[in-house]
Amino acid sequence: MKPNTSRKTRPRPGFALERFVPYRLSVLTNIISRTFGRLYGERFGLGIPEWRVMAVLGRFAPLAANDVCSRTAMDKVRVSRAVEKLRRAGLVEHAVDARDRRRSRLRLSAAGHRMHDAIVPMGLAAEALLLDGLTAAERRTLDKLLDKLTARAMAIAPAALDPSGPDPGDT
Amino acid sequence: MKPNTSRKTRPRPGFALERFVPYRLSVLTNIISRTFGRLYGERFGLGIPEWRVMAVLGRFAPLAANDVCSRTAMDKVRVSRAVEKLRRAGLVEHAVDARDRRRSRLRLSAAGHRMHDAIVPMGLAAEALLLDGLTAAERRTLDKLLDKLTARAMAIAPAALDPSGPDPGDT
DNA sequence: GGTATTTGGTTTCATTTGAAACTATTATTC
DNA sequence: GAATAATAGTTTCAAATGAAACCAAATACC
Repeated sequence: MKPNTSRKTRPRPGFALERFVPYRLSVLTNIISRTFGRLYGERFGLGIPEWRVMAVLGRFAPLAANDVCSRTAMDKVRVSRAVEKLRRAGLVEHAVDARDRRRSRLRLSAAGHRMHDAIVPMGLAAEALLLDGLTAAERRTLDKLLDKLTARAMAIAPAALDPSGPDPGDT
Repeated sequence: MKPNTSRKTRPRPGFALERFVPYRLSVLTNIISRTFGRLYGERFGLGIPEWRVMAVLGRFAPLAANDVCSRTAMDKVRVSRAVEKLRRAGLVEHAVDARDRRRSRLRLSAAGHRMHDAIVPMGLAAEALLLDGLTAAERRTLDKLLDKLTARAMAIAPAALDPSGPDPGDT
């Protein structure tokens, strides 16, 4: 089965990582995440988790941390830490829900709103730049593909992976 | 449980994170990475970095760590650590290039080849499952989109982010 | 009422990660 | 042919991450 043990780097017929969709998605996403993360980080001192929290609070407020979790697709630990950072930076205000004192009521502060409104156009511009070379049809397909693939991936995932899952570790 | 968009939570016109392409890509990729990572991890005790190294070594061998970096789009630290794990597991053999004694010559061991050949069909099956609901046209567009967007993202990235960059820290 | 269970959120701990520093070898320059 | 720069790869250190433990408040159950 191996008559040709050559000295040089022989490309074997087998498996082509560079065509493997999960790999390619990962590479693409990592490049984008680093680029955008640096964008937010350099000019605003925010990481991606913080930016996501600000994004949803800028649109829906007030929210409980829990709602932020579902809307940002981040787990509660990340949300908790991001909120804490934003609070210390004076960008987010935290209050306790009067009806259910476990729940928090999070909203952007005035400074938070100003920063939010400054970041959003930047993000949208960067997104536009990214999508620049795509035809209108390709954009539509991209949109559809993202929805389809995400739904599909969530269906495939062994359910324990679902971040909105029932906190299986908690006693 | 009804979605808590009742009284106070007013959706404002502003920015819709849930439509933002970088965000959606990140969510999709995270789900897939965790699913695949768990797949490899549970049955073979490998993480994604290790699996990637095995994948390229299964196809091109021998490679220097450097070549693995470029082919897997991982930085040298990750590659170094993944190779070390694989060596300890007896899946990868490490030799020194005679012509340039800094360079390594990495290849799969016999056991590594067996594991590689066992994993590949599993990965391909999972990929097929993921792409299951897509039409042939959508698949073609996906393929094109991944290439286009990756090229675009690399072009946009401030160059310092390029993982194949000139090791700016190393003085 | 009182106890058990669930839920919202934080903290702890071990692992992963990457930037920068470091070692060893080769290439360059004078 | 030293001195210097560049390259391959490893190690160190600090930050990010997530699973599980944890605390506090609210519900369910009796």
